[in-house]
Amino acid sequence: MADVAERVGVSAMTVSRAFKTPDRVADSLRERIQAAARDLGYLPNRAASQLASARSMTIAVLIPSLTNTVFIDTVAGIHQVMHPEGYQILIGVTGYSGDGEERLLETYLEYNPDGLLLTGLGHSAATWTRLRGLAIPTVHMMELSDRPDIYAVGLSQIEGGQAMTRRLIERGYRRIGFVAAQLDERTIRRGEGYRRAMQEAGLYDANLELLSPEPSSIGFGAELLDRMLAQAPDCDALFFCNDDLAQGAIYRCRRLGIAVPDRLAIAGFNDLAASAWTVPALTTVATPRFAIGREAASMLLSLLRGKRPERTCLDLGFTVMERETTGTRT
Amino acid sequence: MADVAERVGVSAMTVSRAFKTPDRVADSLRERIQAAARDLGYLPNRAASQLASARSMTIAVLIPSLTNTVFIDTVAGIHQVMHPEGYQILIGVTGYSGDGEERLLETYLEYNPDGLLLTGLGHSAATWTRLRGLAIPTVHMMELSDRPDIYAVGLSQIEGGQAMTRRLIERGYRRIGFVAAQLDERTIRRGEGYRRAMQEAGLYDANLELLSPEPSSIGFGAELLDRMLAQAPDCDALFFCNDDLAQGAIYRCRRLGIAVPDRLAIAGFNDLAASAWTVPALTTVATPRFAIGREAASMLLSLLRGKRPERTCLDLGFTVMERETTGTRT
DNA sequence: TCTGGTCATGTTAGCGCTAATATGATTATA
DNA sequence: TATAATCATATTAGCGCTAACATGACCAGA
Repeated sequence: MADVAERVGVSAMTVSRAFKTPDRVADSLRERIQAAARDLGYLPNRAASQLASARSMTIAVLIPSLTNTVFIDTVAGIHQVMHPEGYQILIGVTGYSGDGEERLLETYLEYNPDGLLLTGLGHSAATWTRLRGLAIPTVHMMELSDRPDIYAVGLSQIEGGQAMTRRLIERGYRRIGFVAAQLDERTIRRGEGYRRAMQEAGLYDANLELLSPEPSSIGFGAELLDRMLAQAPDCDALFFCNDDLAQGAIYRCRRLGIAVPDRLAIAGFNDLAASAWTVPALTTVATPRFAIGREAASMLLSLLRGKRPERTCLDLGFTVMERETTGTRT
Repeated sequence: MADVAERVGVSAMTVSRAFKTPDRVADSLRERIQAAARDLGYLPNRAASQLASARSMTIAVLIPSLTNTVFIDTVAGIHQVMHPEGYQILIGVTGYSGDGEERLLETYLEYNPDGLLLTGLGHSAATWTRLRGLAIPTVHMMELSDRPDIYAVGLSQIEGGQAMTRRLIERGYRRIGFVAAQLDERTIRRGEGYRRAMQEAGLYDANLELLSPEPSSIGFGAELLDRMLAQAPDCDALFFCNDDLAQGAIYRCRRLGIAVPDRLAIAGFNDLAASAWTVPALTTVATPRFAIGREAASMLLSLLRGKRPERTCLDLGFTVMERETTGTRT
């Protein structure tokens, strides 16, 4: 920077201003500075800028997994909003673990992020304590909170699970199973919604639930279908906690010659890209992941600018997509 | 840091050493320093560390898209190697554009990354020039290079396309179409491989190629299938440039009542997670994306440590996975 | 003509850390 | 016991930038 300043014959401060607050430098001078910077191949040093200004122009995003498209879609939404504003995203991967999140948060705080985007609300006690002591704006994604001191953008996972289950009940299904893997916070809540809907209809039966802590995948969905059919051979519909599992189940039914939805209806959660295209097309709960990322980023941006957002909690809802893997039970 | 030093009664330098080079501080003292740091909630400031040491412990990774799982898998591999070594990854999204990459590279250089991981070799002239002038170790991912001054980890996209096409020819297919979207560097090369194989068998016909610049998706694969059938109704096999398109084609065939592979064989590229599970299961070229990320990161790590890797170019190959969407033409 | 305001630019100091070097204490060797 | 080598810790200076304030030029209005 000093070189550029010398070349143009101004002080370093003026060069700094020419980059950060161009309107506070005379037009002609600014152009000369920019030309000199280009000639010399000068690029500002972010670390120095950060150190001097106490702003990092960086936000830390903590997600459970890099390979689950649900979170990548969210990150893409965040990126879309933050990148044009000059903010850099640091992605931390917690591996669905509270301890992992705790350690990562510590690591990422060393980068002095200006803001924090966290997944879910099920943080460890230590994480919550640390967050409370932090002066960094934080927005929680994917779920809803009624606490006025917490910023959240998401949807009610419980109501999502409940809505899908109710819809299946309306369609005449009675022995509706719930099949879940991974068992993170959101999965548990979808199960809770399922349970409420079944109980309010007087249909609840613990034997219709199959929960596994193993990671979700299409292949594992196929396996869980087998297990569920063994556990509750009389089930007439299966609600999978996510679309990966449900897609695996569809393929497995096809192999086994199980008619979907006539013999067995299948429903998923998330509405992944492939779900509208499988044969039969998957009935699922569409979640606005990309919008969650966008809106969470926008909310964080407001906070970074010192504005209070209108709402502390933004509910982006969900949509039950009835496709071909469910029908009407007569 | 000064607070911690004062509390323990040592100099700031000793606190710094206790964190960065723990073995150069006496055991008991180190423990007291760590205890004091914990008490005071001290976390090192990376920006200051970076400024003072001229090392950012950061590497910039430029990928074309965040939503294409191919690149995310690669990033996951990079992350797996780099995270335990204390390196932070900065992800830049070029949007499949050379200009985008050029601008991003400039932006990311402001962070003074210790290393660079770029996708492909088809960078703009300006990017190549800039890279040459840079003292930052750089590894190119996904493709191969025979230039001794370039580090690359990947596979031969041309040979991948050629191998699959040859296999189809061996299986008796004669009117093999090539269907591509997105038309990035890798797609073009796969097409080149297809063309070589068709030409060497004397089967090449320009009318069997369908290239579209639009982004790939399952839905677009379905549409391209329709277009291809209109363009070359006599085709007996279709080689899609990636699995998204191929999966869309499988579903579309199912809807149209086209027997796969009897009336029409289908092949893809990449071997995405779902491809082994579709019905019929997709014949495709499996690419070691995760390993590419891991190995590229390892190679970069060697370079960062001042070691010359044994090879400048690491070929991780590919595997033709013959599944159910192709058979034998009699 | 003077006063006060506005604007463009300059000066000073310091952000939090670490490289390089200095210092002093301890240990090994002759 | 003297000397050198080794180790643990301290001191100094500076990484590249920007906040805060200072300066001086210019202009409007009385």
